Amino acid sequence: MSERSKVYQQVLSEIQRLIKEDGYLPGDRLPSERRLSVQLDAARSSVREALRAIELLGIIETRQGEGTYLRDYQTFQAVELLASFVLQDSRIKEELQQAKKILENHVLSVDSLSDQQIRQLMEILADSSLSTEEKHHRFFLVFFKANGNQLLLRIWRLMQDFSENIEQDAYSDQYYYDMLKKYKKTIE
Amino acid sequence: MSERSKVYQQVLSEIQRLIKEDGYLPGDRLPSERRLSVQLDAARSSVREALRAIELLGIIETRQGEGTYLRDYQTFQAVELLASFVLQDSRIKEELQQAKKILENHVLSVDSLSDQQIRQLMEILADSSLSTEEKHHRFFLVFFKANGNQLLLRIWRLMQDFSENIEQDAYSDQYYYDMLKKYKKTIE
DNA sequence: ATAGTTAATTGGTCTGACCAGTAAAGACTT
DNA sequence: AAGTCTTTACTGGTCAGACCAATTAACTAT
Repeated sequence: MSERSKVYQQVLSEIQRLIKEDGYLPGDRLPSERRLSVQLDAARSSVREALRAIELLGIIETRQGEGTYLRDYQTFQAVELLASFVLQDSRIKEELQQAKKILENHVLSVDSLSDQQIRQLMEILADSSLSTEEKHHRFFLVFFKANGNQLLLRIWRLMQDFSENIEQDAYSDQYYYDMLKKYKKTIE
Repeated sequence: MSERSKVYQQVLSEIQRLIKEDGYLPGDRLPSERRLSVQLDAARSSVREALRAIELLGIIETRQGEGTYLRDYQTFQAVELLASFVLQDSRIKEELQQAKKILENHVLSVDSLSDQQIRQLMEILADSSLSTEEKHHRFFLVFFKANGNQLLLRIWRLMQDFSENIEQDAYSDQYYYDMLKKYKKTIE
């Protein structure tokens, strides 16, 4: 009846509490595994199970010989991890393509681009050494950076990675130029 | 120099590969820890570190005495934990909200809804027993289902789970009704 | 055939050991 | 006194084995 949680889960909560209450910040070093083991009255193996779990989530980072450090979460490692599971079994590749296009269409609707960005775009389109995939990627990368949402960019990149393993998805050259028309006046 | 990855990470890949290639489906039982240990030539503790990590992710489920089961990952247990760390950053919070809205806005633009779907939506909005979060969730769930893209739904759900750990999310009642106006003619 | 008992299997946890890097302390040289 | 080298201590990484707890499978007696 008692929903006794596992030790590693308790350790997880403890670590979470510890980080909050003791005010650990990204970059700080956490107590060593052995110390935590004593401190939390759990075997080192249990402590490790908890640590490995949140390491996988990208919350901490461990360096052998040095210690365990609280990480800067901006890297969105967890997103990548979740994606590896979520995107993987997306049997219907069209769904992935569609989802990707939603994001692309969104960033295309930025209000304005800087002169430099437009120049970048023109260069990309003119570069004949690039494959269509590369072209597509670089083209939209400019827009995603203009948009500024790091999370969005991360998700899009992952979608890009996963869809590359399938087939191409580029549009015709004309498509990209059409996209640019809208901003063209800015440079002429 | 060699970026030797840790054993538990190798085990992680192996398990992932195993799941893919051997065609495990949600509900299936994975090989036991001891068996995996032999099969992957790693200590049981290392296998456990990997299993515990993906258990936290909600990929698998373990029942003592029974075994380890692949589960249908609707419920990412890690979300709450992750959110408590990652969402301390206000920029990430905003990015998440924005990304979620992009998806929501997209599914709102379906061509038409069935009578039944419209009825569902009306009922949801009228149900005063629902919290604003619940209302928001159910409301859009109808649209996502109407859209049909499973991947999109899954991504949105994840984002939704995350943002439930924040406050502010719901719109005013009027917002939802306005959304419905567009389809109103269908039912009258 | 059924119920009850036993054995085998599975996850949960702990202990202790050893390796492999890193950092700190100490000893030595200049 | 400053710098260099060596040793020590500490930290994570990994392994082997043991025992407990819960479930399932096998077996046995009714």
